[in-house]
Amino acid sequence: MPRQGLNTESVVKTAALLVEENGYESLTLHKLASKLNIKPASLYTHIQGIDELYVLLANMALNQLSIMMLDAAKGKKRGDALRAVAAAYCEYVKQSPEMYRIIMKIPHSHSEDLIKTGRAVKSILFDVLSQYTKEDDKIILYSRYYHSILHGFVSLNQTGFFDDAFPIDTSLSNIINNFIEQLERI
Amino acid sequence: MPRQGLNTESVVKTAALLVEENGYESLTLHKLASKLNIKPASLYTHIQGIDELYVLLANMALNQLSIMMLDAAKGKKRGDALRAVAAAYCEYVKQSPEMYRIIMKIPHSHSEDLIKTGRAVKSILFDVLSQYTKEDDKIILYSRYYHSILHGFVSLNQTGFFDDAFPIDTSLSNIINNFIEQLERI
DNA sequence: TATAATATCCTAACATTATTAGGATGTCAA
DNA sequence: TTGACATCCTAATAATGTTAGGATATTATA
Repeated sequence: MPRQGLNTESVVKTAALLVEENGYESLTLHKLASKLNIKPASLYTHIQGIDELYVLLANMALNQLSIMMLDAAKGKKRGDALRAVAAAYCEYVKQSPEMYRIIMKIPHSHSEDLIKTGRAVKSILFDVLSQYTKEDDKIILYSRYYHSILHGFVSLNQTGFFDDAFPIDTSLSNIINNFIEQLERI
Repeated sequence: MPRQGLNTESVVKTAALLVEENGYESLTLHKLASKLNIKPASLYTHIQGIDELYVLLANMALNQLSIMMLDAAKGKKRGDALRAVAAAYCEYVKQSPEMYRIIMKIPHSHSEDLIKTGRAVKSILFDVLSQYTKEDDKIILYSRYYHSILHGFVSLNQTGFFDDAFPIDTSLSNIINNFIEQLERI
């Protein structure tokens, strides 16, 4: 049995590939082990079990999303930042739809890491929206507003609530622009 | 073996109870059969399998939600209707959080019924928002906007994105009122 | 009413899954 | 080189969804 350089991170990365290939519902430890050329029982050297694996996947996904959001926001001001973050958010969901579903599947109460990564996302939104006001209450409020729009839209779209007859991308652009107009009136 | 008056509907209703009791991830055909005093294999008389069961649960949940939304909107105008629908939406999620998660878990492409019930929900939103404009494009746009806010907010809250330090209910009220103000400017 | 057809439920078996226990074999440091 | 540890294994188990085939209750029909 030749040793390979497996560790928790590489296991989770491979799991992420499988998740995007076939949907997260069809991820099994057997398939994951096969892809890694080991036996299912050997996975327990690197992860505690499938529940922890999902937590780790959720955290990886949320982290990737936050990086893309941060990148998009960097150096941009107000509306431009909001449009760029929205575009990055959509891009992530388009590129990793199943990982995005896992983000929403795992309650943050299950993991300290998840809470921390969630805070990173909120911090990005906070920084962008703090360009509109100095009042923390309002910044939080508009962060929640904006975050709700983004998640709500992509999630409803993913589940199939939106009819393709009306263009999806245009709708979100219009919504974000509307939201921005509203902020300009603060 | 005494026959009981089981049918697909009663089986799904019982499944819904179990789903709310212990979370939808822990629903099994064994537990469902136990609650119904039959053996797991006998469930297949009433449902095709666990996948179909989830589709039926999603449809039941979405239907219940749509009824509450319709009830809330009935006889109300514009902002009042939007606030009432939002309250009803939240009430449903508070009362049946696990069923709400199932709504978002099952893609509508899996079932013609789901597409139909989804249309019922959209139709309610369409009717409410048609009080603000006669242009279908705009009605659709603002329906998506409003729907995204509602789903996004309750869903992010469910997953644990929102810090309890800032009051949750107040946030949504403020967001809805902001949205309404915006509509008044059309 | 008797009987045929059907529906409901059963037992038994199976494949798949996650998981644990305990053992073998690499890897690395003293 | 040897001992400690990490990695991976085999084997077994419990839980799950599912199917096949049979028994029994219900309903329709003659």
